[in-house]
Amino acid sequence: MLALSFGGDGVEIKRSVPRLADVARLAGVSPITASRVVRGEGPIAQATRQRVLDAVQQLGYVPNRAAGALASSSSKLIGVLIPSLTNIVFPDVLRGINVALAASGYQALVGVTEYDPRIEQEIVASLLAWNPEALILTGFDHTDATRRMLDNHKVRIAELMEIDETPIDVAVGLSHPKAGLEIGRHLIAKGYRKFGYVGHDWRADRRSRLRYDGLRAALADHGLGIVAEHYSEGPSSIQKGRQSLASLLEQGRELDVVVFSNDDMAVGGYLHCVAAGLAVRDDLALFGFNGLEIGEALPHALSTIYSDRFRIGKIAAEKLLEQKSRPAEQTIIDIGFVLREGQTA
Amino acid sequence: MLALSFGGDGVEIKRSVPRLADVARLAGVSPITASRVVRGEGPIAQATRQRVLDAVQQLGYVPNRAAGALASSSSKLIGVLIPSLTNIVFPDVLRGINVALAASGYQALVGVTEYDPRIEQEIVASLLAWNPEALILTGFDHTDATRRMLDNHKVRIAELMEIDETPIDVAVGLSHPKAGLEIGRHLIAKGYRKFGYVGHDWRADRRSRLRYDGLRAALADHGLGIVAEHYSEGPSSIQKGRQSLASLLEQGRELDVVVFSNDDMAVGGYLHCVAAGLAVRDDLALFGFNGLEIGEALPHALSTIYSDRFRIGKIAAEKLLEQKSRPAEQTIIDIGFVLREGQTA
DNA sequence: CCCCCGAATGATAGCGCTAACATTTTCTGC
DNA sequence: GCAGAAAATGTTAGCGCTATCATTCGGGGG
Repeated sequence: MLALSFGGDGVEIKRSVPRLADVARLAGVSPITASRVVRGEGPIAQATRQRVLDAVQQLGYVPNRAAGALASSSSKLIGVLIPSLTNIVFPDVLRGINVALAASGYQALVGVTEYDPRIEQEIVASLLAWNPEALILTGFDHTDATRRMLDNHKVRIAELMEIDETPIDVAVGLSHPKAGLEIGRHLIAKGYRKFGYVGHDWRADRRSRLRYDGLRAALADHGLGIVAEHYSEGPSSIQKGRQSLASLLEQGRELDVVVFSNDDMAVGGYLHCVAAGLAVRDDLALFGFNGLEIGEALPHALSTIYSDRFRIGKIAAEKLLEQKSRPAEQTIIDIGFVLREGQTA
Repeated sequence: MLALSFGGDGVEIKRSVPRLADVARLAGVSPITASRVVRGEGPIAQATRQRVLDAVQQLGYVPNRAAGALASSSSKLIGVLIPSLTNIVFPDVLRGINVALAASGYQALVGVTEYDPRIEQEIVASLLAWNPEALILTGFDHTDATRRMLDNHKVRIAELMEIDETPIDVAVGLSHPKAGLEIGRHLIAKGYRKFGYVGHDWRADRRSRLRYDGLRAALADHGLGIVAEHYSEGPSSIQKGRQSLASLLEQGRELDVVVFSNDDMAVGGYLHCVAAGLAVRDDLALFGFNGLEIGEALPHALSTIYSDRFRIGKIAAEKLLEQKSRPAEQTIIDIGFVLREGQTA
């Protein structure tokens, strides 16, 4: 507990936390000068700067950002909304955002929407209350109320992962329909004809739906279709992939390749094949999406599409920091994807 | 853009964002009454409440939390510092924290320390500047300056994952030395005698070091030791586990079991065995730590120790919210662990 | 020696909200 | 119908900082 004395009346008032005024008094300058030193602003004489910094050190002064934010109406906060922490993809995005922000002294205020636009709406409201300089959302699926709030506040907005609609401000991601199309074309070129599909909850993951549509479009171009499908409830997981492939195969349709909604599911499928004694690729080919590390490490590297989630986050954050006010023009940044032919398809 | 008129001079001033005063004026009440309605505080007549809420709705009012935080010196923010987003364990913890916080309207301010106490120190400083009501740290390894700051501010502190030192306020986690000991005892009881160890960067992950020490203690009790070890640089990963086991076996020492620093590494080791044609358990037994989903899904379920990261986060957040001021007594919450005997050891 | 200019510093007035203490209104019970 | 309590609302005064607009100061040119 620090003891600072105030006034000349000899009474000593104990305060636990020193304020800027205390720093200024100790350094023998006005509060505003101390403020400038702390913020590294304006022309300050070297000697003054040093005295203030010494005072800061001596008192262990930590600025009150709430007061700063109120006075300057700018917060150095960025609101981030991600659908889920269960899916490894989003921590990756978060990591990218974090790297970009940390470099410039910004702080991320994180909320998790559970893929629910109404939860997103609530979180947007509570994040806007902190006057963030930007908001990073996932996807294009927002409630009308959310759109209205974002319109009122004119903070910069990034919408991540997808690029197939017109963003509010900036979109960073990749084209999921195109990715699905690419999967279909690749597999057709490799000679596969009897397609199965294993997916997880679509209400949750709109983007896997877009890939599915792309895949179907590619098949339709060659007069093909998906012969058998199986969906599991809730978020994707290795276990669900394993069980789902088992269920799919029980349907008894003849298949030469199964496309999975993502790598988690596909890895599960792979493990089912191993357990069931199926020769991967020869008996049954498998294809995923995401390019997770686990897929690469499997005895047969998983064929999949790699997307650079880290870069999506990083580029989005960098783009937002470039300019404080929302520009008139929307920007779409396509970070692309890479089809990684492994040994499973 | 909203247009609100002020004063009676007929001049219309355009403001983009309505304030509490605007809400109050529209509802015909004083600002403080509007404030109380918005915060759901104090006794308010039903009719008044409704009028204020209507005004909020009509104006699209979003409270300014910076102002609120300043006036009330309480922020409904919780600072969270985690070492890494690369290791799946920490998003799990974050998820637990988030679930507990979301339920009570708190917001998490997240920082990533990269396992570096000096980065932790910087982040603590910048988080404290927001006047959080609590801080959630990982582990006990803090700089002196960090400890001083935490001391000055008297916010509530949780230190997660470990419980083998005296915490500043609350510790939630499990005993890593004990976990290591348990692994050793289990494997000895199963008849294993020739122990290998595969680890990753210790400077980064202090806790895997503690488990290692526990393991050695268990072995020493039976006059045994670790015959061969291999360490990889940087964070743990499946690929590194795979390569490390290969390197370890190249040393040529006879081994009947290899303990891995965690499940990522152990899964890599498993995949190496599959690729190298080694019979898991009969030729070489494997043991991990964490209890990740992927371990369970392998053709041979990985023998490992399961720790409930989600619960660590959730319980820590709940505990901190229980009481606002730091109690005199420290609390240690042992969430324990479960040894899961799979098919690899 | 004075004027002017840029560098350095300061005084004043809020930012938008809420704590703390009134004050007014509405119920009770008798 | 009235004291007394409780419910409902309002007044005042900041929270700690920074934007804005002065003011002071030193020194080089005329």
